[in-house]
Amino acid sequence: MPVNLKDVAVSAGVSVKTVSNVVNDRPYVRSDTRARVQAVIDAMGYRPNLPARQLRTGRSGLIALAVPEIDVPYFAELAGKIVRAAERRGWTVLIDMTGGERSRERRSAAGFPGDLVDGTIASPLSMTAREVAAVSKGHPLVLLGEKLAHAGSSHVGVDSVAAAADATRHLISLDRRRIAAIGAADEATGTAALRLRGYQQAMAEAGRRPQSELIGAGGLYHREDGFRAMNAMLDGPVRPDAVFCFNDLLALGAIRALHCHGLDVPRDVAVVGFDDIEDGRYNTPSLTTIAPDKDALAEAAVRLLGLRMDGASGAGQSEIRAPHHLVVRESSVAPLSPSGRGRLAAARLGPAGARAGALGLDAARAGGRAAGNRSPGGGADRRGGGDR
Amino acid sequence: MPVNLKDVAVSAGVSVKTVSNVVNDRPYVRSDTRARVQAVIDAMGYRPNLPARQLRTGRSGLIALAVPEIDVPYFAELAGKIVRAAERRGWTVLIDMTGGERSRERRSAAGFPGDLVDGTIASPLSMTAREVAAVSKGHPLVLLGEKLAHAGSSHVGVDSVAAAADATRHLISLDRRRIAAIGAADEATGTAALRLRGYQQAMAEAGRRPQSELIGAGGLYHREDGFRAMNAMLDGPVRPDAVFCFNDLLALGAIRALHCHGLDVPRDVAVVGFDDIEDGRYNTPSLTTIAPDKDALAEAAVRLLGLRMDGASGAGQSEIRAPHHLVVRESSVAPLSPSGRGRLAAARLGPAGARAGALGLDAARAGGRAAGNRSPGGGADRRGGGDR
DNA sequence: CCTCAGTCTTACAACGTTGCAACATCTGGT
DNA sequence: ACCAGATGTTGCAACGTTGTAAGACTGAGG
Repeated sequence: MPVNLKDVAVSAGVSVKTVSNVVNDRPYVRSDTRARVQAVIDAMGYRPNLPARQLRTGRSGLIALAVPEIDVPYFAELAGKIVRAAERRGWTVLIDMTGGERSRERRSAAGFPGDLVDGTIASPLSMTAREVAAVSKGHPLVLLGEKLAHAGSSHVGVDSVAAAADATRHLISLDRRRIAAIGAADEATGTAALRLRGYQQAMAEAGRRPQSELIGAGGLYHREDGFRAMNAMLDGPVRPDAVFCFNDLLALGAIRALHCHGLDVPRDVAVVGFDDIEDGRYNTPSLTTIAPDKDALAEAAVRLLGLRMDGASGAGQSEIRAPHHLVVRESSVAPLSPSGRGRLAAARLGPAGARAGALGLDAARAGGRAAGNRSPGGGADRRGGGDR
Repeated sequence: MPVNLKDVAVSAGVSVKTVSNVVNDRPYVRSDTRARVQAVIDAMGYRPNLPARQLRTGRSGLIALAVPEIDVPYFAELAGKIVRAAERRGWTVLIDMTGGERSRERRSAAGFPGDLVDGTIASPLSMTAREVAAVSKGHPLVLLGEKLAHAGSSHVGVDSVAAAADATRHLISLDRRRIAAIGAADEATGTAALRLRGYQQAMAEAGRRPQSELIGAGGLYHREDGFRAMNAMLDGPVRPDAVFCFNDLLALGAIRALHCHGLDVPRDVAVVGFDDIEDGRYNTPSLTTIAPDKDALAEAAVRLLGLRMDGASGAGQSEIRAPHHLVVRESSVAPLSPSGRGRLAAARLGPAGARAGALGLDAARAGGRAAGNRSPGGGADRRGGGDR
């Protein structure tokens, strides 16, 4: 059933190689021959056999994107952007869901079973630096997220420490006294550790001493974990009046828990997240968050991978820091309500989503503007596509 | 650098074919030979070359999943489940994001460039039945979502008409008088049309005449579209007291718009969605929705694809309807608040998420239970994995 | 008419794997 | 001792493609 070069060649009365040359747009094919062959190709519906081509050339035109969970919004959004960026370079992206399992991460990082892909962009959860280093010689690899110390590989991410400090400073600037953090983990390295460090730095800087009762675990960084951690904290001895959650899902879970306790966000407790996923923009209250420049992350990852694939594999260690900024919305700054009606007035204002510096002062203005043009999200990009 | 069968064979002092037999777990290899060869394989780090294997056998062990947008929660959740279901059968899933573009959908459906994948599960947006039919002979294909009339292909989905009718009946049972629908589209077929039909059927059944002012467009089915449609409707002549949105994102956008108008959900306007994405479970108010059995959908899609791949490709048209049920939460049923504090009392109850029939009556009970054990979601499954 | 360069086309051999059929070696029954 | 069958092992060819080098046409210059 499938048509191959030979079939076309016979039918067009030329050699197999000439057809191949036409398909690959090689020079030294007379234009009338080219036209004739092309006509036959179209007529017979010939399509090149990728495995055979790859066997011969060693290149597949595919790259892998390995993420722990595709159904986590942050990864889903990033994946979408990476697919689009890769497409601009003519590559097809094969998305692999590793579930954070080491063996699957290794498989992806090493280029899938048998060098199926030409390169890999991975966001490793459980791979060690040693494994990454071992695997990455011989296969182009770009790491997404936190840098693994001295893995000798390319790496793209935001400055988690600085970003976490920005988030914390924002809460400090709002005169919150008991600022909690949710998302801590046991490891001494990785996302959790870095964001915790940023939080602690900002606190120290302001002369605040973090209380251990106000540091909650992050679990798997899902909504559920934020919900649980917040509940646990509210049952504890110290009630926080602000929470910095290490990602947006945790924050959304935490907000839900606060509601269940009858607490108002942001009046009783201000909440800040991290990632700027779309859910946060439409939540009520909309979520103040650290917005990594995901477009920049995606573009950089793909570009870096391209370099790795072209140059000698020993292109050395390179690192790109994508910018981030604080987006202030309703969950941290109560809009200026001239009188009563707290929550509803806030809601009516529409989700404020201005690009404010580290200070939350612009938020009220931005809120007013949002109310005017009825934009729910604010401050962030839109995207095409559809559902079903 | 890469080790191949021949290298192993030479090193182990056997023929290439014997090594191949060991790798593929074939019988008729003496156990000591097997052990020796295996040792060499491990020592040399041999890994089979997939393209070559595929060239020879015609099978890659890969299947494609083609969805319009991976960053839409419904697809992301479904993709996760499909990946896990395929894994149980030893297949690797290549996720392709088509953006709803016809050419990319065709490419995926036809098995990617050159039969890279053994089969495809696709959720087509713009492919016509004719194209599907043309492509699907010669390549195993399972369609996800609404059935394309007479495309002669396998198909897996929920009964959209019945489900939409269930949702609408729920609103009718709550004694809502002006029930709106958001998510309509111009096409006479597809998801939008079927859900609209279900809505209309349920209305007619109850002796209600739908008003055209209460039918809103769905656009791309994103939050933004729901936000806009709801705003437009609220600016119109008839203010609805209930809205059935054709997916959850529309519903979340609509709820946000209602808040911005100072309207209370569910007191002033009850809202029902469709898809049961996780966001809806943690939203405030949590979202009443139609929950398709996504596990069943994923499992059925993979199983059906397996049949298509094994049997003759002309396995004929088969169709699987996955079950669905209504999940009643806060956005449609105000919890029994003994006195005042409407919203807050509702929030304190925790998101009710009981599996109720078509009637909303069980919801209050369920809410009480949820408050007890502090489960925010309710009624739905949990999942492993992590963020970063 | 021959040569030579330039342009176009072709045959052949690989890429790494596995199906096939042939061969080799054992075991146990006559 | 011989054979039949079961059990292991092997060489060859093929999957569809492209790089290489060699071949076959052109037309211009000798």
